[in-house]
Amino acid sequence: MKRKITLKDIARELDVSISTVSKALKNSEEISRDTKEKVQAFAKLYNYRPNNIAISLKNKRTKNIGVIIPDIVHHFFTTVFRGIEKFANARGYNVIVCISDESFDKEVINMEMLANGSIDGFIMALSAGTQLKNDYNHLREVTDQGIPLVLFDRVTDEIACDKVVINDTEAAYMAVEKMIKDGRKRIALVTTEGHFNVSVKRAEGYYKALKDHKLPVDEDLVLTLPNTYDNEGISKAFFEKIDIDGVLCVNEIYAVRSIRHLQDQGKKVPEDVAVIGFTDGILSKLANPSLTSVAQHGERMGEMAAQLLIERIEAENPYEKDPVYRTEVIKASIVERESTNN
Amino acid sequence: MKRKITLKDIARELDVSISTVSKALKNSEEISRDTKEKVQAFAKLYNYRPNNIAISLKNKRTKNIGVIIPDIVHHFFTTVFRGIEKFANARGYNVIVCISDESFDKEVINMEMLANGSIDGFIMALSAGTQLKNDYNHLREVTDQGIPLVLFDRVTDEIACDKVVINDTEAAYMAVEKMIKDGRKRIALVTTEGHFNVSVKRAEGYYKALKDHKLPVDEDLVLTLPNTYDNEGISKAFFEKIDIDGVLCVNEIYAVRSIRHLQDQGKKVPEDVAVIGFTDGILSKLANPSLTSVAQHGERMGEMAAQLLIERIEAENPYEKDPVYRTEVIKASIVERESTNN
DNA sequence: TTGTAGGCGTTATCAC
DNA sequence: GTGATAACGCCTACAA
Repeated sequence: MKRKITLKDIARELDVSISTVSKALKNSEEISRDTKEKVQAFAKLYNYRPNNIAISLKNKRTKNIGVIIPDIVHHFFTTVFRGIEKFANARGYNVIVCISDESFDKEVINMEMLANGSIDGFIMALSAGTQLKNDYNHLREVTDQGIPLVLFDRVTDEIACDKVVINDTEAAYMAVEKMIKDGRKRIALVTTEGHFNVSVKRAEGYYKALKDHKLPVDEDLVLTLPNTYDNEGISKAFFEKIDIDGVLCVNEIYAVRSIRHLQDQGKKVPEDVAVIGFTDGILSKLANPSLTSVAQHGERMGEMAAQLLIERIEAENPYEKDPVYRTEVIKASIVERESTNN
Repeated sequence: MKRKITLKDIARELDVSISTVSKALKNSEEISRDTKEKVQAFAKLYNYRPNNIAISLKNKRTKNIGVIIPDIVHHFFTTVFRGIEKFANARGYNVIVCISDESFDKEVINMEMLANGSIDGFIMALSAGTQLKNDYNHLREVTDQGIPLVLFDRVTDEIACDKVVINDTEAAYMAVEKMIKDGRKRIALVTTEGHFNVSVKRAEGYYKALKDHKLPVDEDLVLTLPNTYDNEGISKAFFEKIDIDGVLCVNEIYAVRSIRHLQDQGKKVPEDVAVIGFTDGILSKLANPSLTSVAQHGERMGEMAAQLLIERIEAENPYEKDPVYRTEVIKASIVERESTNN
């Protein structure tokens, strides 16, 4: 087994000092041609690589980014993560991921674990538990320490930091408006319980579109699903007792399930009922009929978040008193497929 | 801004030595009650936390695990990752993820980046590029250095290390056998190009099941798709020119698309043609008809991989000459849904 | 041109 | 009981 070699090892073998080796490997002008060649050859032969940890300790820079997301099995978070990883990697950063599992406690524990030197900054989307509890002290502690933080998607006004969001309200508005322009009059909304700010914003867009187009708001057409796995019965019952010609769903899972419920009732999509979902993922593409969907451009969101974070990390003066924080808005777009008229 | 506090800071403030502080915080018997209380109170007040990096340098243990996977947007890898993260986190480890993007070069770069002290061990699935190139020197280098490595799913016999796989051949066999027992006689196979060992193994199971049940093997019924995104035209054409009553697909995307192709031709699933896919993900559940699928139990696979790795990392004697490496087989199971008779 | 010394933050050993 | 010292691996200002 070839153990990892250190500067000290090289110095001992070549009978020079550690600092000479260090300088020689950096091609310093101070060192003679001869010594440099000797050291570099030796280093190459034994495949010397500086120890990241030692460098981190010295520089107080880890080149690691901490990402805390509620869930990785959800397509949206996966794509955002992809964007983060891509951008970060290209800039020489590694990504440490923790899943909060929608739990406040796990979010706190994970943040504390990483905040003690393991990372240079955080990118995160708030867990459901945190939003419910409305407690952001763990975030504040991190920012107070001068650790850069970027929030995306599930953000809060309570914390001053860089943010990346999508124009949820507008996107929902556009989606509903599209259906209205296609002649739909009774449009339902399938959403989740309200502590997710994104759901709230999307609902806002839904209501606003109806009002702007002088359509009545009927609360019977709004289904708020609990955040559990087995809520399929609820949505099935919902669709059985309402009469609609359009649905907006806040994610693609609900949308695909809605299509199924409608088809089971003998209704045709899109002829009888149009369906639009959020999250333009694989489900949307492969559904039958394929799903018209609001693309959230998760990957771009992730890249943007990583960019904001790295800029902040590498800023000349990271500890200025009143930094100007940015909130970038990623514009959602509607991808038209078979579940609506086109 | 409250900067992070160190042992030195506490020592200076309380006018004691650094080592006294260190011991006091560890509740050492050597230190007097008084001093301990004083130090601990101060540390608590200023929210002292030891610096992870310094501890890593000292202990030569980072408590980080490196995970290198070809892709995170694929459901299977996502679930495996979930399992890894869960297990690792419970044991106090953090997970650093790199995406190789199916590229040999990225895989190599990422491994080198992490191998220089950033992690205590690797969990990985080989990229397509690596399997194609059949070059495993970067893995060998890592194991030669005594860094524990666990391969999962996409493994190779070239490297001696712990492995976690599923019984692909058997699973495919079972799936085909099920269709045969349901009276299907002309069963197609939709697979990917052969450098993925999993595809090869699944194909083996397919052929073996046909042979064991005395059904003729017809190569016209086997479609090998290139690993590109726009191979949909190819599969469409394939289904138009063959006459079948069953299909086995090596992933759920192909399976859902096959259903669609068949339906477009006016065929009914499962009445006219049965369809079984691999990867029991969200697509399988939400497809219409829902998809009978081979569940790979990715999360369990991830947990197992993490367990093997951590055991190896924490082993008494990590550098023994001839360790006995284990290969754990996760048993796949068939989840029956609407796309086959039941 | 090369080497010494100090420091990054922590811990462990040993001396006082 | 407490503190000085060395070490983990690297870097760099300064001395020789």
